Amino acid sequence: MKTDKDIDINEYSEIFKALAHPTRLTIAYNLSKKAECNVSKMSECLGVPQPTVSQHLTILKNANVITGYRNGNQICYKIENQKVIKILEQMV
Amino acid sequence: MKTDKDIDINEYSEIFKALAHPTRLTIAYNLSKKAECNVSKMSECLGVPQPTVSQHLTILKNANVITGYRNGNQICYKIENQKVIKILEQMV
DNA sequence: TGCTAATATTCTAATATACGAATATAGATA
DNA sequence: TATCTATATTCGTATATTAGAATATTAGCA
Repeated sequence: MKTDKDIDINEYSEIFKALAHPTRLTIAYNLSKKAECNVSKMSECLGVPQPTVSQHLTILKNANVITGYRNGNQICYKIENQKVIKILEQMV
Repeated sequence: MKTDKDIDINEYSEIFKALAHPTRLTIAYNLSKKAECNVSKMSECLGVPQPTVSQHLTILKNANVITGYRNGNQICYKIENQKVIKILEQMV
């Protein structure tokens, strides 16, 4: 679905869907404010089991909200998508 | 759930959930760009049945994304929530 | 009052999401 | 290679979402 200004509504609705869960929004918000972060640190900080965090990360990845890269034996996640960064910057 | 800066994560995740459906995002985006709009005009413009539009409007209302007021025998919806307006302004 | 147009609600079935528990995999390093 | 740590996947169940169809409600007006 497209609007007048040729905005990709489906792309944005996918982003919003990914951000619509409190745990995922917290992960994304923190990644936008702080440095990148690995999975076990997130699990510890959030008090959420590692498999659950991993499931949420998969959803965020599939919506192109976050990207991950391996660093030694862990995987660091960060936000590169400028659309997502702009959205999260509005949060006050 | 709260973050460092005392942002209300639950409030925002509710907003994002409301915006996570293509039809609802289109409605909200159009209301943010154009003037307010009544239900049957939305139904016509979107090509979506009136009851379905009304259901989506209820979800947007409950998430405090839109507000409605009666004007004669129709109901006009608009966006007043500044947080929502700021989010939608980021869409390019 | 009775009719009409606009909007909202209810119901149902199909589909999607969430989460905990258990298990699997991948890569680093001894 | 064997093992350890970090991360991902699968499974089952409970719950939520979606959309269409039918119906109900509301307010304006003849």
